[in-house]
Formats: sequence, C-alpha cells, structure tokens
Amino acid sequence: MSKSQRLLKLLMTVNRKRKFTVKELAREFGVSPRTILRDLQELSEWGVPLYSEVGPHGGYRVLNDRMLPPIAFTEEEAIAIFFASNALRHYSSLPFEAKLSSALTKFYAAMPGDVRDRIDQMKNRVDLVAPTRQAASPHLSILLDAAVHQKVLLMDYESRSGRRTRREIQPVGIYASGGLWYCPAYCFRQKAFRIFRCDRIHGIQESDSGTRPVDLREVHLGNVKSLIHQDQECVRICAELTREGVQRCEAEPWLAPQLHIREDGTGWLDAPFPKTDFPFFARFFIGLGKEATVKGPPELVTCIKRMLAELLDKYS
Amino acid sequence: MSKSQRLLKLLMTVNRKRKFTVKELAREFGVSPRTILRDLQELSEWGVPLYSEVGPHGGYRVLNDRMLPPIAFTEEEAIAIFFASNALRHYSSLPFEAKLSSALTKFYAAMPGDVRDRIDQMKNRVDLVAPTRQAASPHLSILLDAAVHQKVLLMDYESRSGRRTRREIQPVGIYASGGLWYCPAYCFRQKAFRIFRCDRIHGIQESDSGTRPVDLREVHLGNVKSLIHQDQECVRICAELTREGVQRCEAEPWLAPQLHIREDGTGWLDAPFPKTDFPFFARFFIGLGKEATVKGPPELVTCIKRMLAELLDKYS
DNA sequence: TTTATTTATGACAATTCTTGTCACTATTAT
DNA sequence: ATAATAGTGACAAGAATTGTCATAAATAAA
Repeated sequence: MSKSQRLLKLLMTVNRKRKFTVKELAREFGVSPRTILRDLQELSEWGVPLYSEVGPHGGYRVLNDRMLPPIAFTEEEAIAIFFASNALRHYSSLPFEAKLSSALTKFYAAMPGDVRDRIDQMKNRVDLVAPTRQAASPHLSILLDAAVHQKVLLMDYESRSGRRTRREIQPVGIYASGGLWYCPAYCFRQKAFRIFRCDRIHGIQESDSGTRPVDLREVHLGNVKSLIHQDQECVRICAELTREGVQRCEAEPWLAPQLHIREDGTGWLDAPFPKTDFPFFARFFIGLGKEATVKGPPELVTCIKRMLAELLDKYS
Repeated sequence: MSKSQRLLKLLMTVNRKRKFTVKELAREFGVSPRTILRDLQELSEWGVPLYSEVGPHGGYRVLNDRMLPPIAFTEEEAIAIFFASNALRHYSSLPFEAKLSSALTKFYAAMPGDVRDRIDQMKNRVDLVAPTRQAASPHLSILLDAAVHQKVLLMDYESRSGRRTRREIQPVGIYASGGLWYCPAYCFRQKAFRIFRCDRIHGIQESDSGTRPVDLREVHLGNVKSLIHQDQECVRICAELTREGVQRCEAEPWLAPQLHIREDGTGWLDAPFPKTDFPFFARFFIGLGKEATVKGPPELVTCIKRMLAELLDKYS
C-alpha cells in the first residue's frame, strides 16, 4: 500500500475509532509504530485535530471537529449543493446556520474561478421564496437536540390566549411552515402530544425534575400528526370547489391529502377535522369566496354566515 | 514539493486550463515532461476524465464532467449540507434534482457509520414544509438556462382566463413560492416585464425567429419586481390590523415590507398596489376577518362589501 | 512527401523518500 | 518501582520518484 493510500485509510480509521494507540494502529496497518507516529504527525499538519496523552490508558484522541475524508465533486454536483444550501437563506434561525455558511465558504474557495462565475450568475436567477416572519426562534437547537437524544425539557410557553405556563415536554422534532417554526412534542402536563409554536417559547432548559422520558424512538415528524388528532372529536367537512378553488387549496399543505380533483379541474373537499377548528375553517372558506361552496356540516355553514354578517356590519 | 502536493496542484491546474500540453505543465511545475506524463496517468486512475490527442495542436483535455479538488468537511458541516439538500425534497421538479441526489449519495457513502446514524436520526426530526401543488413544472431547466445565457424563448402560454397565446420571452430567472414556480421575464409581445406561472406553460423552445435578446445582465430576481410595477397605476391601500392580523400578514412574503408594527403587537398596512389587484385584496382582507379593518381606498371597501353580500347571498 | 509537434512507452541510473530498528527521554497510572 | 504510553533522533536498507535517453506512432502543416 502506498503512503498516500495509507494516510487516507488512517484518516478514516482514526475518525471511526476516536480513541486509539500507536501500537494498535501499527498492528492494524502492518507497519512499524515509528511509521504510524510519522503518519499521525502528517495528519496533524493536514489539520486533523489530534490530541495525545502519555502513560497507561493514554493514547491518541480525535477532538470533536473531526474531519471527514475529502470528497471530490463534479462541477454540476457542486453547483447543485451550493444552490440547495443557498435556498435556505430565507429561513431565519436555522439550527445549522453557522456550520452551513462555513461549509459554503470552503466550497466556494475550493472552486476554480469559472465555476464561481457560473454560481454567481445563477445565484440571482433561482430562488425559493419562503415567508419570513419577524418572529425569531432562538430555541431550535436545544429542541432538536432533545428530540434526537430523547430528553425532557422544561419550558415557559405562551398559549394562544396569551397565558404563560410552565410545562415539561419531550420534543418529537421541529419543522418550519408558513414562516414559523413548530415543535410537536409530548406534553407531560396534558399527557398527550401537542404542537407548540417555537416563537412562543419564552425560555427552555433541560428538565431536572427527574421526569422519565417516554420512548419516542418510533415517533417522528412523519407520524406524529396522527397521534395528535387521535383524541379529538372530529366532524366531516364537505365543500365543492371551482377550478380556481382547487388551485388555491393545493397551496395548503395540510389540506392536500383530502383534496379530490375532477378531470375538468374542479374538485371537492371531504375531510375529518376537529370541531374546535370551525372558526378557522369558516375564515378559510370565506377567504376562498365564490370558489368554494360549503355543503356541511350545518354548524360550519352557520358559523360562516355569522362571520359574514359581522363583517358586513363592520363595513357599513 | 512532494509528489502528492504536486498531484493536487496539477488537478486544479488541469481543471482551470481544460486544455494543455505536457511540455507546458512540465515548465510550470519545474519537473520533466516524463514526470508529468506519469502524473497525468495517475490522475486518470483517480477518475479524472482526461483525453489526449497526438500531433500538432494536439494535447490533453479534461472532459465535461470535470472534477473539483477534493474538499474535506467536518462532521457538523457535512450534516448541515446534508440537511440543507434534504430540505428541498418538497419542491417538485427542481432544476438540479439529478445532480443533487448523486452528490448526496457520494456524501453519504463517504461518511463513517456513526455520522450516518446521526443523519438518519436527524432526518425525521427536522423539516421545512413547503406547499406542494400537484402542478408540475417540466420547463424549469430551459427557463433557467435561458436566463443565465440571455436567450430568447418561444412559448405557448395559458393566461389566467384560460386563453392560450404564443409569445416570445426572455427569462430573468425562476422562483418558487407557495408551491408554484414563477418566471419573471421580458415579454417581447407586450414590450414589458411580466411574471409567468411555469405550470401554465404548455410548450417552450428556443426561438429561431431572430429576435435580438435584450440586455438583462443587470436585471435579476432581486430587482425585477420594481420593473414590473413601474408602468401600472397604483393606489395606496390602508388597513388597520389587530395583533392576530399582524401575525397573519407576516406570513405573506409580498406584504412584509409594507407592514408596520406597534409595540403592543397591533399594526397597520400602508402600501401602494396596482388597481387591478382589488379583487385579490378584497378576498385577502375578507379572509383576515375581524383582524383587519380596511380604511381605504373607498373602491376597495366597496369591492369588499359587494363580495360579502354575494357570499351571504350564496349561503342563504 | 517531409517536417515539426505531440503523445506514449520502456529502460536505467541517480536521487530522494520511506520505513524499520534501535536507543533514548518523558509522563503518568497503578 | 514498574509498565504503558507518547515522542525524538540517527542511520541504513529498501522503495519510490525522477530525469535522461531512445524509440514509436499519429497527425497537421508546409
């Protein structure tokens, strides 16, 4: 094995093991300890953060920021990655912000001039617009970390009505939608899954009350929604949609699965939703105007009529 | 200079030059042509797509899919990039799809097992939800290419009313918003900038009519909007918002700049908009319900009242 | 056709780099 | 004290790299 090959394998090995001794590696690679020492010195010069301790139980360690083996990309791949990362700039307070920008800097620096030119040209020609609200969400990292490592957090939360409560939760994950970050979590106070808005969290920390975490390994963003609606009373909402109405409903991600479309472009909605959401749906269908005709349930129609009357009253 | 250093520099050099001779490189690197030949052979073995021609005016070339110098990322950086790219999966028909997924495969393959585990854990815990409409946009690549290279395209477009027209355009760029792709472009028929919805484009190709491209080098997604509204008659729309109303307006990216917020969370809108958008705004404010009070202009209030009356009529 | 230019390959010796061995130092946990 | 561990320096054997030279083959241009 040539020296450069050995160094590359060594890099991968030390990253895998995190802790090792010179002798151990020497055996593994079939070279003398002296050679390994020289190799490790070279890796150090490459920037691999190695740290050593002498004495029994000593040995080498790789510090946290370990380096992955270098990867060679083609031009097209590099541009795709660059674009993808760039597209996220509309999201405020991403949990990865700092690392992402340092990675992009590295990327950009490594590229030959003409590839940079291509990227520069493209940068102002492709965009993914996402709504940006002014509400910042500074707690994303701790929520994400708790979700991954199954930790219980204690938070100070402001409910929709403005009341503040302290409650213990165990996050399932975080997601951004419509410009806001949300955190589905198991709430120990309510003994149920709830969705919290991250910008309404006033303070959060790891809980030290000794509450035992629940097992959420099988619960993730993909399936948590079914667990949330489970315990609520649901009513089927039916509405007829014009072509324009269909197009506008398609823009609502939470609605898409219950949307049925006919060949001519018109369609209808038929979906179970919790009763407590009536005011929301009333507003929603009013917003659709002529493009939607609500068939039922009657309570929803009544709710819509009342709202319309109120509004008409307001503007006379 | 050590051999490995030389090879790395050589890799960058050949990527920069694309075409070169052995003698040339030998002079540049201060080694003999024989050594360069051996080095180039080694690069070939690494997978660099080199191609050579003998004879005068011959020489070496790098084929299209040239490789960028390998980049070493730290674990955190790699995860950030992976997450960023992964976040784009909600966008249908991205112009980069194929390359992005091949890059991600490369990435994933190069990572040690435990980093992969971390990524797997994280994958289901973070998400950026973007509305996904069923409307596909198959023409994104050609639009983007035309925007970058200043080309004139001929397209078959279906307007909002359903009428189909053929027109020559020169794209400024493309962007996704609310689950749809849009293409601001200079329209040669209307001699003005317009925004087209990409899913309403039924066919598109490079124009061969000989229409001369206009100079759009200084026009990009960041400034094209100002060029579009320039020629339309605008009216100032004023509305008072409750706290809830403010929060909902913040979710609309096109509204954010004109939104003013008071200390107590309430706010007001004061923005110039083209008259033709009245029906849109009427619907929008009706959708806000009690949370917004439109102050003016009177025509807009009239429009709102009429719509409300129609709706109330519809539901009685 | 001839000539100049260019890639391509093989052989060999000079040079440089790499590696293992050995001797030695220093630190630290047991 | 002892054993385990990193770390350094010197040196020689061996391996890899490099330059030189000879030679072949293709091809564009004169």
